[in-house]
Amino acid sequence: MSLRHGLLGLLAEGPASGYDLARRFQEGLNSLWPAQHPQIYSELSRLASAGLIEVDSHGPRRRTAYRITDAGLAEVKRWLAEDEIDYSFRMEPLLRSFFFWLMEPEDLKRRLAEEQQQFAAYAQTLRSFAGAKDRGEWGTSRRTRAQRIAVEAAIRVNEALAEWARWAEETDLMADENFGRQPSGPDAPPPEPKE
Amino acid sequence: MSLRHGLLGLLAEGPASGYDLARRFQEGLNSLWPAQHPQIYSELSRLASAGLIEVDSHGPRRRTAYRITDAGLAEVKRWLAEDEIDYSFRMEPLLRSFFFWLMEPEDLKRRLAEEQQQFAAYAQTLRSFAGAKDRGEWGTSRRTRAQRIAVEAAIRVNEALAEWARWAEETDLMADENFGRQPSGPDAPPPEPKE
DNA sequence: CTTGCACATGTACGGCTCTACATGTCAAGG
DNA sequence: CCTTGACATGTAGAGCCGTACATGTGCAAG
Repeated sequence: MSLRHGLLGLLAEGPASGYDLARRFQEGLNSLWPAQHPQIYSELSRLASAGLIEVDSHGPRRRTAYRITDAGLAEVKRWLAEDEIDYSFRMEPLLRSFFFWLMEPEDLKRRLAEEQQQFAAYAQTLRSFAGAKDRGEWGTSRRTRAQRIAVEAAIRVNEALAEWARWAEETDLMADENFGRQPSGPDAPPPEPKE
Repeated sequence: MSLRHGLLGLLAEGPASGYDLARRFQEGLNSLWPAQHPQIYSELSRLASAGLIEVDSHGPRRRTAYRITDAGLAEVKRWLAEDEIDYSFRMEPLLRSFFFWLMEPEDLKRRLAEEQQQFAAYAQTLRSFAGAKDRGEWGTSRRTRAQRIAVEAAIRVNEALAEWARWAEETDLMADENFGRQPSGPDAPPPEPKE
């Protein structure tokens, strides 16, 4: 449901082709909502059938630009005002971390160092991107400033996770003198698993 | 691909039924990787056909517990050691924020306050959950400690976003004296959209 | 004893998303 | 002139995910 509204939101800025939109998703928006081009093209067709967008112009190389309709603009605003928000998220590295106890301490340490580096590097990339906005290189419209705020969210999430990976690596929670030998003592059973 | 390994990881702790696993995903793991029961049951069938898990026992009410096989354990460890990690994530509230410029300032302010509250509340919930682990109520095995680290990641992400929402609300980036009137001045065109 | 609730497992279907494949166009450089 | 590469758009198919629907069981309270 979100890609649909993401496309509408981008088209609210002005007409664009599927190729343009795919590029925008690839660049700044990729950190907020990854999307590949096949999905974008098919979604555009659906939006056009629904009357939320319409063909704006044709260009060279079969280029087809779309324009948002009044209905489309109303729809994206409705979406933004909606009360029901899905706060859930999925991140594979976090799921993995739930099972870190299955890894050898050395491998784990290496892995955490690597993840820390990855998160920090990505945050850095986004931050320099945001820096360009802060220097006003893209203007200071309300739109630009809103997008700067969105990028800030992605930056902060990545920074938080870089910090987390460092913390996880440095805390001695994982250094288990008994690793590989029998359990060090009586351990409470897992909370759920009965049977 | 990840649910598969998540289930294997949980079964590495010991035998469990689909119902048990659905419960665990619902509870602590829900913040890391949401999953509904239909998906879990069908994935279990697939894992069993693949020989990564096998039926451990039958109980009342058609209860069927599974046990991880050696092949399954090897597979989950392979997954954990894998180099290719997908660092992407999707979060609807963040995508929305990219389009905040389409909202009325007042609605936006209200929205940000609400989001700040939601993120903070969820972080709080997870933190009290983690507190139980910290007090050793569930033992201090390597497994428990690893899971504590995983929960910490979710906590930090939510705290970071609560902070972000507060920052976004307080910064006057959104307070636009010109909202509703014509643009305040020449604005650079969007970076991408040619045409 | 019966009623309700938590337990326990599934099917069906539709929508979302990704990878791989396929096709053709225009511009620039050699 | 020919080749390369960026432009531009799609189809096919498979897998993942969520909602809704469906079914039956054991236990405990009244």
